[in-house]
Amino acid sequence: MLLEVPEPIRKQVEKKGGMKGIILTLPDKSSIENEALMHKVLSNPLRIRILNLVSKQSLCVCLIKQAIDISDSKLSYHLSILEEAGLIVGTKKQNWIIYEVTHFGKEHAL
Amino acid sequence: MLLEVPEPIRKQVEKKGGMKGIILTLPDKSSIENEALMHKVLSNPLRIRILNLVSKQSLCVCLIKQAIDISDSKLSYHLSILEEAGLIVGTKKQNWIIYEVTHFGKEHAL
DNA sequence: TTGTTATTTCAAAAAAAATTGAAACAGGTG
DNA sequence: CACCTGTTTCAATTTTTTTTGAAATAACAA
Repeated sequence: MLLEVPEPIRKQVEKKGGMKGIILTLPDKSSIENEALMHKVLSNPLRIRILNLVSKQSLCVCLIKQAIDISDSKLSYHLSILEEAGLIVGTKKQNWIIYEVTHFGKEHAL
Repeated sequence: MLLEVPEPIRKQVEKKGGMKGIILTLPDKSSIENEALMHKVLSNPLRIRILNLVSKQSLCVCLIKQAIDISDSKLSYHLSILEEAGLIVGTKKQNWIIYEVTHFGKEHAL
């Protein structure tokens, strides 16, 4: 039996070109995957906090650590995820690495 | 020794009221957690696809399933996460449950 | 050289999220 | 009643993410 569906829905769907027509209007796989990826990066409270902090003020890891109060390796892990996503970037200055928000990151912070 | 930091950073931080001053301007814990939670919900491609689909057209589970092509229980699992987040809502009509996007969900879809 | 600071990397363990398949349930129909 | 259909729930498993602590690295200072 060919998939029964509620009548009003059937009609609405028909008007939009059937399920195929509707499906055609959806974003394609890779743009959905990119969107999901960005949400994944921002799905952790620590990372949001770090991104917010760094977008208020570029900081060395040691000052970020002081503000966020987590272990070095944990901080480094989250910084690397933010950096890989292109939201922040770290550059070596003398003894320190200064992380700052990128243009792209600014759109997402706050 | 009291935490050495790069001199230019130290000065910029000083101008903003020190680390304490900067930290005070950050969103509070619970609003950050809420934000993270919403990103977590949208961090899965299947869920984004379902949300997009349902916001084009309210649909019964059986038609969503046809469009997305995953198992019943998997679909149900993701629907429940979207619903719990307030992005979609399912209401029983006769034999079927019709899911539709909420006002809140519309802001996030696409 | 030895030591020290700032930061990352790595492997192991722990925690969280997603998938699976079977079972349950509710509302109809024969 | 026995049987579908549409959908959810549950427990077990798998996969992914996060946390931990130790070790590595790089640069510089004694």
